[in-house]
Amino acid sequence: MAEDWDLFAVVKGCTSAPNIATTNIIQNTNTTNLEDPLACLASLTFREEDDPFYFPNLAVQKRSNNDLGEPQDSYEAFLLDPTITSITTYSQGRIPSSFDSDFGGLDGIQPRSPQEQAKTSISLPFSPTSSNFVFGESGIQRKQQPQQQKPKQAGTSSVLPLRTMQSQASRPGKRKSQQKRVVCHVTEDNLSADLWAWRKYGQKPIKGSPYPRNYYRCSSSKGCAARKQVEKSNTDADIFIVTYTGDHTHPRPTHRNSLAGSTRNKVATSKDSDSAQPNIANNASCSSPLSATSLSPKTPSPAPLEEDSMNDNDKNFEEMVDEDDDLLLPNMVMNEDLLLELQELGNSSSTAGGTAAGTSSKKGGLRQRPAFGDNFSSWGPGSSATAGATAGGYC
DNA sequence: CGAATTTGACCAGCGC
DNA sequence: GCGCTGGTCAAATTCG
Repeated sequence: MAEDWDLFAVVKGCTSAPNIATTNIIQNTNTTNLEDPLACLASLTFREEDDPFYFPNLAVQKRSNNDLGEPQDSYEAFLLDPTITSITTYSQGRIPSSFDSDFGGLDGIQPRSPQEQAKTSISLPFSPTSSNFVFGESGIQRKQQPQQQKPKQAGTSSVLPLRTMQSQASRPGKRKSQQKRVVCHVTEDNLSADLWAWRKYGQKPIKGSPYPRNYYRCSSSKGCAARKQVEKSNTDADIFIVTYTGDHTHPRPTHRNSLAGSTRNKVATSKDSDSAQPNIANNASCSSPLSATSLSPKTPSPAPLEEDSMNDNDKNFEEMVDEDDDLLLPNMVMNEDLLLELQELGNSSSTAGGTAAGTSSKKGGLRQRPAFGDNFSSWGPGSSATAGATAGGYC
């Protein structure tokens, strides 16, 4: 069951520095290995807004009309993380549902259909902690699988209309298949590398996967339609499948915890202490390859730092995934050196640092982000979500 | 008391 | 058209 999975498992990854091992980004159609990271960078050209070293804002958010834009914001933080080893995009059409839970392993993703063959794949061939990103438009097509147990029958039965149609009608994204989705396979380390504030609104067992899927919506802004789904890969315990849908309707928080709440972050104080020990707070100390600071376990990661790194990374990634679903990847190799270079460059160049204190600040204290902590904990052995921790810190 | 999480229920989409 | 499944809602519960 999904019970053998607890917050600890999620957080622990953050406590250890991600391997800044060689990361290669290989465009499937054109693989180029550059020896010199700087040369690599030099060879890149960016539009102003895509320039990894350009920080327009920190206050501005909408970069384009690209629907993927926002989701990108959400997941881009994952990018360039050394632990992320694979990026896959689906230019159009559907993301094989196999992604959802039974894709046979990250590294084991194999084209099974024409759709998949259409994808652009960026393999980052290293990886104990591989991750996979899938950008796609349209919904995840449900894959027919042999019937198994049925968690619970829904809907079909005619029950009292407790639910008004309006509520359903107001659902964002009518057709799932038309929604843009960004699927990221990330490691534990990267799970919390997300600046947005997410609030969990549901959890469902997914057929074919021993792990439930958790549903989050952006809590930064009330009307924000951004959604996020997180589930654990059933083939690789270290991988989490994060799917972003919808667009944010507000500026991206520049501070990781700007929106974070203080709530359920019950840290290691509760009964879960055993599994919560490395509570989310540790995330804060998670060392991102680009931002290694000594943070108090309970201190949300400092924005400036993350910004330095985040922006560089983000922008880089943006470069990669811009152009709608088409991957725009610079032919480059991200290796340790490069990452370090980026880090340095970022640190020195971006003062753009922290601005925007996020969009909303909930009541008095900042709540710890609900983002992942709970969902993981909830998947864990009887753990109450409270463990909460949520991905407060930025890894 | 307010906000987040949990959880059962409802509904739409999709495949057969 | 039917049934299954995923996605979302919202009341109840939990927590700071």
